[in-house]
Amino acid sequence: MTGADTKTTILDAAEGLFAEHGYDGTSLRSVTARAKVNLAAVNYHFGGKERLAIEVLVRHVGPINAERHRRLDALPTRPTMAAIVRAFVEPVFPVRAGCPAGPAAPGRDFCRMFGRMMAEQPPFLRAFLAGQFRELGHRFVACVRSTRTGIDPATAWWRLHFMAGAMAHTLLAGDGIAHLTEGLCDPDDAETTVEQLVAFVAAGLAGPPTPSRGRAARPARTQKRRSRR
Amino acid sequence: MTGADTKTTILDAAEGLFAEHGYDGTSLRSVTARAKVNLAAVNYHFGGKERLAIEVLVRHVGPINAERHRRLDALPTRPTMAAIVRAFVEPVFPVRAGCPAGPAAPGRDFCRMFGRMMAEQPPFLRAFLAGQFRELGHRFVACVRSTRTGIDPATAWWRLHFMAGAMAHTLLAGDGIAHLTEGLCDPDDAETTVEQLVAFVAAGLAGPPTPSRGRAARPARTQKRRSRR
DNA sequence: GTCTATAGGGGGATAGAC
DNA sequence: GTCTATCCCCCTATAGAC
Repeated sequence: MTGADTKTTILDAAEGLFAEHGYDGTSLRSVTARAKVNLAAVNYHFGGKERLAIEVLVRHVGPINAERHRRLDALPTRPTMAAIVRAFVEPVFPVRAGCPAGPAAPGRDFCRMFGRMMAEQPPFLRAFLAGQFRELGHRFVACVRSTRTGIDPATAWWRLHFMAGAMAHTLLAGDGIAHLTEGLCDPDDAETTVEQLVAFVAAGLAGPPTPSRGRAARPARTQKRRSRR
Repeated sequence: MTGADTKTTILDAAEGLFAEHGYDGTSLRSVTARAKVNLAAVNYHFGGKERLAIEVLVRHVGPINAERHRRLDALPTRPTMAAIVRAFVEPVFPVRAGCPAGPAAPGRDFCRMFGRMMAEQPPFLRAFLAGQFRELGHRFVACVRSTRTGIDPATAWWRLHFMAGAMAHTLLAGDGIAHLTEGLCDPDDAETTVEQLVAFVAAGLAGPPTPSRGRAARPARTQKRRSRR
């Protein structure tokens, strides 16, 4: 099975390069060079650059989301916000103890690549991402609403969105904070990073329902102009 | 001054294309085509693709950060978290009332472009971004710490980082939430978006200091391995 | 299955006429 | 200041020998 091994080699090489340079910034030539295989091998094994990117993602996203579902299943009927957030966050980071039994720990490369892909959202990935996260999103919203009566669905969705943003940014722009703080914050310390992220997001989720939620439902204020659209 | 007008035309065209396709995904040919100017004009006026991208950014980032500083100056000595967050968030979104006097309201294109650039962080931009945000970051951390005694600097920096992530993701992946929620959440409604973001971030910032902050300062636990590096 | 060679299309940058 | 024409690069994808 030399062929199967070639596939894995290519996937590993692509993962690192996509992480570093993004989708558009990565050439198949650089991938095959790093993998030490021939240029034509990518098209033979995957059928093109887009399919290669998708396969790099599914290799990790599948197990990660499976683990998330497993943790959501294991939640008590009235979970804490922190527990819910952990179910989403911990399977993604290369965490130390606590989830060692899970499927092959995603490497740092995948984390950065995933962050970039979330940001770039190449058109051919949108369908894939939507498919992977629609069900998970609904479960998340249901869990959040089960902990606190005052949160309407729209607010819960917004907060899921913000959580995803904080997470994606942490996965990909970690170097930035290390540089800005001159080492005070170390994104390579996965444990502390996760604790910080969980504390922040859990507090944000548990905040009071957004005042001006919905449309023309501001408490008391003279009619301002209803902007746009 | 026909020359100055050409420059602006190019900047506008580039802004839209960078927003839509990112830096790597945008060709100078597409820029000059949209701007209806000659291909050579970009190199004549800006000196290359990188310089063009930087100028597109500075055009908006400068005024936005100036406005942020102005709002931070106007903060009371013990401000609320929400007020601090507003000082950072509102100048970025195309907001309706409340900051109409500010410099030319940044359009949606710039918002998306900025989100992408924050995510991609092309190497030539890192120095620029660091320069633009170092001072602002320190002021932000100082403000946050002034509201609450228990927050150490590292935690404050982490939370600033998460805020930036939530904001960047909101700026660029707005379509995603509209699609996922089938219209329940509308990223084109800038007012509601800002209110949701401010409420979430303010609550996250005001959360209890992160338990496992710092390094080997976990309450009680056997020495675990000190990961990597 | 694996490789070489090449097709066929853009890409950024520049020289030099106007 | 503006344009045309061009240099020379790198890209993805594929055909066809081994």
